[in-house]
Amino acid sequence: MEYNFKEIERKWQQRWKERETYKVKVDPSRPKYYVLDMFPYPSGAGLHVGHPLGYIASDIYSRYKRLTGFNVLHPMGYDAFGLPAEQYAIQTGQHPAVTTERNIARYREQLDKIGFCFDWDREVRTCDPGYYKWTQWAFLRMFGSYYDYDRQQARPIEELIAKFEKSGTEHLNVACTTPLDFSAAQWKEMSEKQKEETLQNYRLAYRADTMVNWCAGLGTVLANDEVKDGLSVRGGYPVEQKRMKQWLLRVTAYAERLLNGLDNLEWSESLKEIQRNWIGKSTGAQMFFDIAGSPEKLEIFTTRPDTIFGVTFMVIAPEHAFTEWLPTPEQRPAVDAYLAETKKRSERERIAETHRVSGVFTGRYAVNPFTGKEIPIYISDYVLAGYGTGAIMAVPAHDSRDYAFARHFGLEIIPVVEGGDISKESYDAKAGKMINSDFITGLDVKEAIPVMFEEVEKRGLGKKQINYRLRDAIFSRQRYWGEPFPIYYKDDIAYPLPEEKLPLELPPVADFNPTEAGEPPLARVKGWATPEGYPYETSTMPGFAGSSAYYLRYMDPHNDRELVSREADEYWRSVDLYVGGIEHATGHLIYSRFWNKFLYDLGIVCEEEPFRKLVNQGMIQGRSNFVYRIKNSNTFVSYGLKGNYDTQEIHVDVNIVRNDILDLDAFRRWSPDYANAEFILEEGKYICGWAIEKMSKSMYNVVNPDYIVDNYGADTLRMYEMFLGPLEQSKPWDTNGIDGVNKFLRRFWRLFFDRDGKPIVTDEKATAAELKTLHKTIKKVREDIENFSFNTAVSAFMICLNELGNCSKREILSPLTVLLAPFAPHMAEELWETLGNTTTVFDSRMPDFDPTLLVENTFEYPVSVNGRLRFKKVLPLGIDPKEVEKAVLADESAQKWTEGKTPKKVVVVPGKIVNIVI
RNA sequence: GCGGACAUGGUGUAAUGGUAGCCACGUCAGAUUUAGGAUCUGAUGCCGAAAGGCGUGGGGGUUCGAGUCCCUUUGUCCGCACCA
Repeated sequence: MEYNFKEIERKWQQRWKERETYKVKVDPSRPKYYVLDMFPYPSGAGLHVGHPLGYIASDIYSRYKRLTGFNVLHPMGYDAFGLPAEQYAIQTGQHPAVTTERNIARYREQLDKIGFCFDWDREVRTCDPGYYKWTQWAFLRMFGSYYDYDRQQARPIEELIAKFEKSGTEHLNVACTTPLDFSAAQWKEMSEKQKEETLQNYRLAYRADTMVNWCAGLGTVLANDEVKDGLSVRGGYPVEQKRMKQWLLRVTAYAERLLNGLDNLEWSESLKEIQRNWIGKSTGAQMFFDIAGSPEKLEIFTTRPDTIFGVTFMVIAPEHAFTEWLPTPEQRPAVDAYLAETKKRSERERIAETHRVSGVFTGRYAVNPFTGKEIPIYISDYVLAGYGTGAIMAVPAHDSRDYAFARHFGLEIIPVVEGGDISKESYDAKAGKMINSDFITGLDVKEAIPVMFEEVEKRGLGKKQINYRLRDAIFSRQRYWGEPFPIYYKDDIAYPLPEEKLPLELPPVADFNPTEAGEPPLARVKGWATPEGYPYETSTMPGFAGSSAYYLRYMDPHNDRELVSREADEYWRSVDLYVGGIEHATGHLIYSRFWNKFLYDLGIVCEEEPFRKLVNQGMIQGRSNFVYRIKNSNTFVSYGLKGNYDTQEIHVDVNIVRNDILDLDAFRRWSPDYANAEFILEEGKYICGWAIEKMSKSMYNVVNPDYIVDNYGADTLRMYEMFLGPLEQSKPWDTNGIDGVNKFLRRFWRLFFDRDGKPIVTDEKATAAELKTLHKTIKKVREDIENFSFNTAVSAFMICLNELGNCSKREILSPLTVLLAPFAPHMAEELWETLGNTTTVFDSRMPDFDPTLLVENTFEYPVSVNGRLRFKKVLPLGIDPKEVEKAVLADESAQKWTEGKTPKKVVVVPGKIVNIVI
């Protein structure tokens, strides 16, 4: 009987369900292991073969860990709030809850076919009120907290209020939007509204009037990680900067901890580097420059205080507060014209015209505190309002942007670091000897910087300062399909809903359309207010809200009193292995770490970092096929002959192409346009061209996992996805190679059964060679799984089978079945049962290898002469290198290759090689 | 511009500094079969009839020995980007 995967897979998926094989409980008697996949957003398109790649890898690892004695938590759920469902609702009028439910059902069906060991009893959905209750709850806790830099943790806002009452802002060292200065008496005199506005300056979740990324196309604001090149990541609509009142999370308070925490994580260096860049820490100096004829001082931030003697002008951002009063009356009209012009330019234009130099002179001068020289102050949009103080000291000799500006406006350029030629371009060096720099002349840049830090502080010009590129996360979206804020307003003061009122459920609406003005759908809901009639916040939370702490909820998903119980949290602690795409590097993976650190500060969770080890699976790309139509005809010419004609390249569905050979009849059926297509063949075949592209419907290169499961089985799909290449690497899907792993599984099956389906496993004793093959494979496969090198593990199985021939001995096949179980669980279960076992294969243990079986007695030394391999010499292992040398030189092959000369040198690497130099 | 990763047959890839190309796909040949998108066997980096030579993007270095380490250069991909 042939391997009937359909029947076997159905049977075992059914049994696993009935027996609750994958149900996990807290079990202090066993070590735990938590394997997590980034949960999917259930889109309407369903899964393609790329989506399960990471799930398969984590499933193999989970099963492996279970087989080595761990109590493995491996849950799955859905990130179900979000824009696509809402966009779909706008187009079709179907409620997002309905389409989401339908998409989830489809996802589940597809996932189930692949045979994952998820504990579905722990499923979470971010759009479920029982789930988002805890998202809202965490938000309330952030609203009720501030960040104390001295204690390096979040604290209840009540402590801050008590402090204000006692001593105002004296000696305050806390995270805030803008530094404030008031006394206890002043605090007490404030109205309730003023007090609340003041507190918003400190809360970890706060409302502020800030510049935000406004996307009119989506009718909502977006976080920085949701915008790329001035366009929304979703949909690609233009994004502009707009001042709006928004909710934000004070992620910046945790910048230093988010940065330092990376050091102890087992994440790829590249991912850590992305996060480090995103946080963007830079150490520099804050400095105050006097302004000629004014008591005001201009505050700037610089990382290069050593170049102070090269400062020849100052630049402030167009949004800088000084633009209101600084310009002289003569310059006022020019300044106003410039400010109006920059305001008109969209963010996209600014990005596109990065190197266009523009600016205007204010007519005023600052004083270089070290030289006493007066230097002009300019306004230019190359200085960003949002970074540092929105003002810079310009050193044209050593900064390319300052250089371009100086050249454009004919400003002085003074070199202060030796080595560059500043006649054509700036010399942006971070090393070299200082020149033209008074008391630091002659020092190296690296020595000069700390000297200047000290000097700046000594002279009272400013102090050392650390800046981050990271911004607070904009937390409101003017959309419907998200978590409502548990906030209501009274006299425009925001009040938190009491925790016992949670969840605040999303009300039904009929019209999902956003408005260009930014009026959210909830604003049109009658009665969207507390029972007393106070209106609720009408925006909703962004996509990352629900995904920020979902890994905690899996630990204790049915608990309606706590986010996670202490018992569950202390047992499962944090995610040991997290598998997912790198695209979340600056979004979810930052927010989650922030969220978790906040909960850690509050004592809700016991681990500060949520994801100990993280593996980024690569993207599966599509492999597109092309046909070549002769222009203005319905004749298609084969790939090799297309050069002879004027052709047009057309994507063709990869599912009607095999090994790049087109199925002509299927092609004629594919589209009515091609029903009468004619072909010019080569060697009787139509060969298609191909290219690697993104897997997408429009390229006709989407391969559905259902199709693979139906035709080859889930076990083949699982093994083939792993066999494609290293997990972390992006690679194209090519169904052509799948026969290799399918053949392997069928051959393995035939070791257990004859043609008639009769079991043929014997109790005959295994030979030494068979045992050696078995143990070599066990060693290799186990090491490969530990190293996430699943592709080479699959190869190891194939090599094993090639070496075993047709060995049907229980002594060999029984451990091999267990070893194979993580990869091909359905087949392994069936064969395990065939071997007479009554329990599931996953209740047994991974076989250990016997190192004594792998010891070699002899070694075939490769012998090279002058670095070139010439012959081999078999010698006993472990003999003295001198003996090896003697034996090799005595060999007649050595005589031949050395032509009888006495070697200058003989290098013997025991167990490796012998090299003779003549 | 800054930062990171990568470069090996027709294809996917494999190689603790030690016989480059394991394992597969594809291709070719053979066996078996009414038939094959089945099964089995063999060949398959390039040049060469062979002996042999040449081969891991290019150039250089360290080493008895380099795909692997170092320098340099080219190309591809990714991240950030007027961040002072």
